Amino acid sequence: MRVLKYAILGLLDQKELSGYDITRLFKEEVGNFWSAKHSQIYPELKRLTEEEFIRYETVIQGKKLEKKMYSITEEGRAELSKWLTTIDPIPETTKDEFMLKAYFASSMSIEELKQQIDNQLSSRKVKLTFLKKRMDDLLEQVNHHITVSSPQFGHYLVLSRAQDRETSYINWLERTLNLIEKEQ
Amino acid sequence: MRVLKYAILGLLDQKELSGYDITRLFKEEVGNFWSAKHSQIYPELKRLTEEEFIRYETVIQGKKLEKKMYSITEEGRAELSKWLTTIDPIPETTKDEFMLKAYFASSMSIEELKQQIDNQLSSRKVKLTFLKKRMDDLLEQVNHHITVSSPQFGHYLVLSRAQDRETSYINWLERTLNLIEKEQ
DNA sequence: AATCGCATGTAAGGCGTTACATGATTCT
DNA sequence: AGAATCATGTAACGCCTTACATGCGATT
Repeated sequence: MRVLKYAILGLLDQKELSGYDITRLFKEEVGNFWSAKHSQIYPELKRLTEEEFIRYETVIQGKKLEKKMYSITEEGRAELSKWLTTIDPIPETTKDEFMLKAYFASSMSIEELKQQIDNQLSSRKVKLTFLKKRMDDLLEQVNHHITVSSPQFGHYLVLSRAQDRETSYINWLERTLNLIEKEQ
Repeated sequence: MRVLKYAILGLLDQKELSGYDITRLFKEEVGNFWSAKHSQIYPELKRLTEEEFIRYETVIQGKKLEKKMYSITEEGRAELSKWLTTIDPIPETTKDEFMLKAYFASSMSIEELKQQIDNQLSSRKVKLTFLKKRMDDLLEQVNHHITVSSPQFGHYLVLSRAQDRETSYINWLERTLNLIEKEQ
């Protein structure tokens, strides 16, 4: 259903961006929930331009380095709005390779299982620390007062959800580790 | 990295299954974290057979309906074990189309945003109720005493994680809805 | 002058979904 | 008799990643 199309339209509805800018954004906050590589982004930008949902202006950076600054058109805004108001069912599967391994616990030794959980736990703790730092920065930017109408509200939503997601995962991992260790 | 290959090997390490059985399993517990359609499963079974990680026996169901019962080979078990002990970094992106929409909150009216959150909330509550019922059934099966060595341990892990995942999502949705409603 | 970041593209191949296609068996 | 479920496959198409490919600009 071409989610990347809407991701790009949404980003361009906030401000003008180059393909390179979009690539960078997918490595930041929004990248917790959606991302794409530059090799997918450039063809999609070309296609959206042909479809007239976006257009670009060529800008010279320095002496001759050209970059294309894309902006959304009225048709693009209408298309974005259609997607934003669509109600979709929640997905039945959210793929998680680690949980697939966990499902096969009976094919592992207890030591192997503990190793997997330990590693997952420490990786996710690192990630949570990083997310908290990001959130601190954001809250400082808005003087600790975020509102729906703040331009940073979208950032706040993804950061708070990402934090919750990691916190919930970490709690489950710790509970599971206790369950395994108590039994031996 | 051919995760479906390992999903199939893991399932066949528990018991013999037909392609149809595997398709059904992906609609149950494990389907919360991994799944595939039959159109992907049958070619993968064929490929794994050629690679000699699995083999099959043709069984006649009724009078002439043939089904292929697959089982894992020693090489298959070794291959599965290699994957199960591999430590992977946590993925930077876990795609979630709803959260992508949330990131674009500033392109929506407050009413549209509330509609989206309301709907997500009720869908996820339905799902959580369903997961709790599944967990009750499982706990009854094992007389309310689950251990690492129980054959159902993998089922327990995915069900408890899926419940946590939904609970965390629901809490975030409710907090976010409050945040929006308080401000008006 | 070398390295890193900015900037844009294409090609090949694998993964995944939807649709097409067929037939047997069981249940109501 | 009809519907739902069991059972297996292929084809077309879109999505996504890895690798190939090139060149400018800024910093050290």
